[in-house]
Amino acid sequence: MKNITIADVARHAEVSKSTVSQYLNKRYEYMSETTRKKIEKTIKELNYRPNVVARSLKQKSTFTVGVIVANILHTFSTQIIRAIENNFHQKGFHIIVCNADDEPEKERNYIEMLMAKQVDGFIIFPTGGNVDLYKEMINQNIPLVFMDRTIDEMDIPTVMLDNMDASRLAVQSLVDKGYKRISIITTSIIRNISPRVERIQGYKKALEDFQMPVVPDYIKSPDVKNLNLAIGELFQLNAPPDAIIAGNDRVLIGVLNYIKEHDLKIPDDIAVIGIDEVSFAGFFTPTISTISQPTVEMANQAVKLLLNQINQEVDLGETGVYRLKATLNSRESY
Amino acid sequence: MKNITIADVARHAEVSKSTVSQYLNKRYEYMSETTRKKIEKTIKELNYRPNVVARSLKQKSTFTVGVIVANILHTFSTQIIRAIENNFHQKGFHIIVCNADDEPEKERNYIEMLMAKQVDGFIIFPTGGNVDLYKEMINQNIPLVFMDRTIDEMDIPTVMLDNMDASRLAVQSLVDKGYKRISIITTSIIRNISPRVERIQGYKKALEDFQMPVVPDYIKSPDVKNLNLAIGELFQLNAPPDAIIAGNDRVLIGVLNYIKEHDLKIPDDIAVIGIDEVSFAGFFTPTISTISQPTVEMANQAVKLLLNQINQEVDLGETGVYRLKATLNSRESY
DNA sequence: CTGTTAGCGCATTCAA
DNA sequence: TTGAATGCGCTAACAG
Repeated sequence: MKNITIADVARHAEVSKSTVSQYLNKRYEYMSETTRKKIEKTIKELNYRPNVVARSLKQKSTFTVGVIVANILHTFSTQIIRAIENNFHQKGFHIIVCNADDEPEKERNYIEMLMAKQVDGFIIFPTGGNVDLYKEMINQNIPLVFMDRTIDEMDIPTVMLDNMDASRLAVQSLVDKGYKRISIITTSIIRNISPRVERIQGYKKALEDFQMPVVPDYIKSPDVKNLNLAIGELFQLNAPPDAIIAGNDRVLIGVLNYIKEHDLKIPDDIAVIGIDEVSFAGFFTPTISTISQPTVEMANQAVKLLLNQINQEVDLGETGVYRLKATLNSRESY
Repeated sequence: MKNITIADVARHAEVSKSTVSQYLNKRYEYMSETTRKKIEKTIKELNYRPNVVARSLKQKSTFTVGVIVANILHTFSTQIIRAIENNFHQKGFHIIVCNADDEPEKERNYIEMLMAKQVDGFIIFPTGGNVDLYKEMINQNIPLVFMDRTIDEMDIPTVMLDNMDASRLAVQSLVDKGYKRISIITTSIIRNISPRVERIQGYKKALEDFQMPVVPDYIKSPDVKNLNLAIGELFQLNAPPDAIIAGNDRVLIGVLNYIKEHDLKIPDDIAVIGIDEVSFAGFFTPTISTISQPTVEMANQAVKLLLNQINQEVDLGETGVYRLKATLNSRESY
């Protein structure tokens, strides 16, 4: 059960290996019509498939890119992955998806393994815990694009949401409806995860712009496992919030769970808006207002930026941070 | 900016390439303590990383497997992918995930590209449209495991849900509560997608076992885009159903959407149960009963079966169909 | 214990 | 137009 190689094809077609190679690379001008047909025929007969690994070794290009997400449990991650895969497929690339699970160790491990596998580039949702490695990648000229999160002092093209604006949208729509005590909940910010920090910043900024007080007690960033506890604290305040902004889909689910458990009414007891679109938003009772990220556009942009680097079209200015705008899906939950 | 190779390490450490190679493969018994240290040191100094592509070419093993899902839009797919990735990561394998989008053409394209990339094996959610290719893969001894769906006349190890039993669970719980006119909706079965067909079979069988009539009008398998229409037809029957079994998560979402639009009450106007767990089941009003698939166990099983093949431990009997049991999550929607 | 050698399958000069 | 030769980076006999 031996693998058939270019040599077998050459022998059967009675030409040389290099001619077959030319054929495979569609350089038909280097051969006669007849030999072309002959090669075509024997390839079919032998059911020959070129060995991409061998080609990659020679050409130093694997047509594979690594995608490392910080945490695949967010629908945002899976949506982006889907869109990225779709994009790359059209360009003839494959992606290897890895889930760092919010652990810098795991992220490092993945990056190193994929570098050893000679992937042509990376799209990373950085955990933020491996700045030295990121720098080393840049030094080695490895194409790299960040997604969703910025890392301070790194000059790497980054595609992310305009988080400040997303928060502003949420606050504004709540204020417009007359809510006065607006709370925001994100998951943990211990490692300075930029979207979370920025969403809180944007929230504060928006409140200030509306001349409303920023109440520290209304800002919660618990660990996922303490989410329920944190929400409980909110409702035990003397002046509990009348509206909650859920910083992402997992928080939103936690909030809705709490609300169900405690038999609260949306929006009378508490108004709710979530950042990130969720499957049930449109048929929940009441329907849930959300702020959605333009995942497809973000993926497109990231893929474009990475391909530019891979193809050495690294124009100047290609290292900026691209912040795309979120959109408000106004429904009944406030 | 030249890549450093094993030769560079050898030169700097003043040993031969093969000794370095031995070191890399942890065959320390073939060298002295001092040379080992020396190699270790220079590898660190040079920041050397072995080129996996070159190794793969030689060893005919890429430590990469292809995972091709029929349609990534099902939560089931993403859950399985997550679990598979996690499993393989522990074994030192990477996975390349591809989305066939229910198109056999795309599936074929992916399989061929990944074969060319010399992946060590495949886990496929088969579209069913490429039986010849599947056979060819077997002929070429390419490790292969099917997931979620069986393909007739193929002797390939397959991991899937016990769909008959899943339907029976749904019907039984509905019957127990006194529902008489039970409907089932799946997405299209034009290409004989086995889980859908089996879920309908199981539904019929269960009804018969309970001595209840099987009403053809209560069985719908529309295209996703005609889902709403099909649900509408159900309610326009003279004797509309009093309960709906949603064949998967997308159908469930469609059903709940319809129910919301038409302001129906669950379970008074219509009882609902879905196959596949959904994020909102526990805090929807009412909470939604579901039948969930043991995704982690299924993934484990599939990975195990594939690794057995890859490691040539293909015992007899390893070609069967493994059907895992679903579990009922009994909540308030019936 | 260590070094030499010969490929893995393909692409690419450079001659013919 | 075609073919022979060389090397990509690594592994694996086989000698020494």
